[in-house]
Amino acid sequence: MEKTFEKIVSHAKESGFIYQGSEIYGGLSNTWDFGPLGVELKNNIKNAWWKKFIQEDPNNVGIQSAILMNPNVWKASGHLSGFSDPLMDCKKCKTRHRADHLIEEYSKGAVETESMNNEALEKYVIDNKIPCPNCGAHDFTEIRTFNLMFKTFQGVVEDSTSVVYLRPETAQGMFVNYRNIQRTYRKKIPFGIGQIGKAFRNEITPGNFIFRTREFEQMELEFFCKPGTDLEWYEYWKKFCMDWILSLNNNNPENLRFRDHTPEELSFYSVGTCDIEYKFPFGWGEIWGIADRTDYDLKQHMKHSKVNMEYIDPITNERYVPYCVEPSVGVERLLLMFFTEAYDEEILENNDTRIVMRFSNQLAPVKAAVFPLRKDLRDKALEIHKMLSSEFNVEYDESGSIGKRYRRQDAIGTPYCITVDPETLNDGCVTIRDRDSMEQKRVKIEDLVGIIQESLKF
RNA sequence: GCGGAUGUAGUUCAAUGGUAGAACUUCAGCCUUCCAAGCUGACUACGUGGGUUCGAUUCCCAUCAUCCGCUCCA
Repeated sequence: MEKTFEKIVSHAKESGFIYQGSEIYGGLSNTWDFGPLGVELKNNIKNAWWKKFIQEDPNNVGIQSAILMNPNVWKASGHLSGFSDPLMDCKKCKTRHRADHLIEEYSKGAVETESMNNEALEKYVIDNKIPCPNCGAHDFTEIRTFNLMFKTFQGVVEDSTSVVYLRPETAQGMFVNYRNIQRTYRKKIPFGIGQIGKAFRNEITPGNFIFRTREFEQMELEFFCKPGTDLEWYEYWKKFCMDWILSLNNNNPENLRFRDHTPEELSFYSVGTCDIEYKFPFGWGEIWGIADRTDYDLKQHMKHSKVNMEYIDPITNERYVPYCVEPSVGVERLLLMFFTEAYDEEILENNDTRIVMRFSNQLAPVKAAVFPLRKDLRDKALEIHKMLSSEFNVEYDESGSIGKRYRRQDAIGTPYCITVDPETLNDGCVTIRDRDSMEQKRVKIEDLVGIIQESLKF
C-alpha cells in the first residue's frame, strides 16, 4: 500500500476530520476547520499531553495566559524588532532576498545594518549596485517588510497607541508569569510551567495541509532549572517527549528521528536545540522542538520590565536567574503525524479494500460503535449506546448492512464495534469486534464499560 | 509575494457557445442480517465577479482557492 499525502488529505477531508475554512465563501487561504472527528482527535491529543506533562509530573503546573499581551513583551522577547524582515525581490530572476543580508554579504560584514532603517538599506543597495546573488543583475524592487506577527487594535479607535499583537508563541505567557507562579504556588527550582493555546504567525509560505498554518495551537512547557543542570534536563525532556509520542503511536519508532540543530541554525541564545522529526509522505518535518534557551528570556524580561527574576535557593541562599529548557510542539502537526501514521489500507479476501485508521485507543475519536443487527433491535442497541455514551464518545449506526457499518467505523479508526442480535434479549450478551484483529467475542453488556476502559490505559 | 499547473455533485470522471451525464458515497423504501450484496427512488455541481455574445459551465479578463517550485520560518 502506498501511503500518499494526497490520499491522507482527502481521507481527512471526506470523513469529517478536517474541512477547508470558510469553504462556502471560496475559502480563506490556509485556514482549516476541525470537524466532529477532528476535534475529538485534537482534544484527545491535548488531554494526553496535559495528563503526561502537567497532571502526572510533580514538577509542572499549567496556566492559560492571554493571547493579547502588552506589546512590551514582544519588544523584550525580540519578536518586534528582530522579526520584520526587509525583503527585496530581484525583478529579473524573481528571487527574494533580505536587504540586510545582501549588504552584510557585499560588505563582508563591514557595514552594521542593525541601525539602518528600510530607506537606508535600500539606498545602500542601490548606491552600491549590489548584484543579485542569483543572477547578478541589480534591479530590485523596493523593500517590503514582512512582520511575522499579526497586528490588531485594542479598543475601537485605530490609532497607534492601541496596537496589540496576536501572540506568535505561547511561551512568553509562561515567562511573564514565572514570578507569579514561583511565589503563589510555592514552586522550587526545578519546575515547569506549561500551557496549550493558540498562536499566530504570518508565515510567508504556509502549506502542506495543516502542517504549517498561520493560526495554530501549541503545547509548550517552559522548564526552569539551575544553570549547569540545564543540559541534563535538555536530554531528559528530549527522551520524555519521544517516549510520549511512541506511547501514542503504537510504539512504532519508524519514521521518527531526533535532529540536532547545527551551530549555524541555532538561535544566538540557545546552547542546544533538537527537533523530533517525522517522515511525512512529503519529507521529514519538524514536530517537536526541544531547546535549551538558557536564561535569555527571563533576563530579557528582567531588563525590560525592571522586575527581578532571580531565584534564591532556599538551602544554599545562592541567587541566580534560572535556565529554561523548552519542549514546544504544534498540535496540528502532531495530529497530522498521528493521522498519517494511523492510515492503513487492507485488501480483504474478496479483493475489497478497507481503509483502516489504526489510531491508538487513547487517540481514537470514537471509542466504540453500537449496531443493531436488525432494525427491530433498535431499542436495545440505543439503550447500550446511551449507557456507553456517558463514559466515552460512541456512535450508533443502523443504516446499511452490518459489514458496511464495520467498514465505516474502520475508516474513522473506531477500535470497537458492538452488535446487538436477537440472542441479546435473552442472554444479555453482545458481540464485540476488535478493529485490528477483527476478532469477535461475545461479552456481557455490563462488562462493556470495563473492557473499553481497560483498553484506554497506557 | 513571484513563477507554473488546476478548478463541474461529498468523491472520481464525462459532455457542451443553446435545459450539464455517470459511477461510487449519502438518504428513504423493499429484501437481507455479523464484514462495502441486490432492487427501487431521492438529494446534490459548472469556485467568485466582470466582459464578449441573442445566449457563457464552455471564449476573454480579474479575483479567490488548491497543488508544485522559489523566497521565509526567532
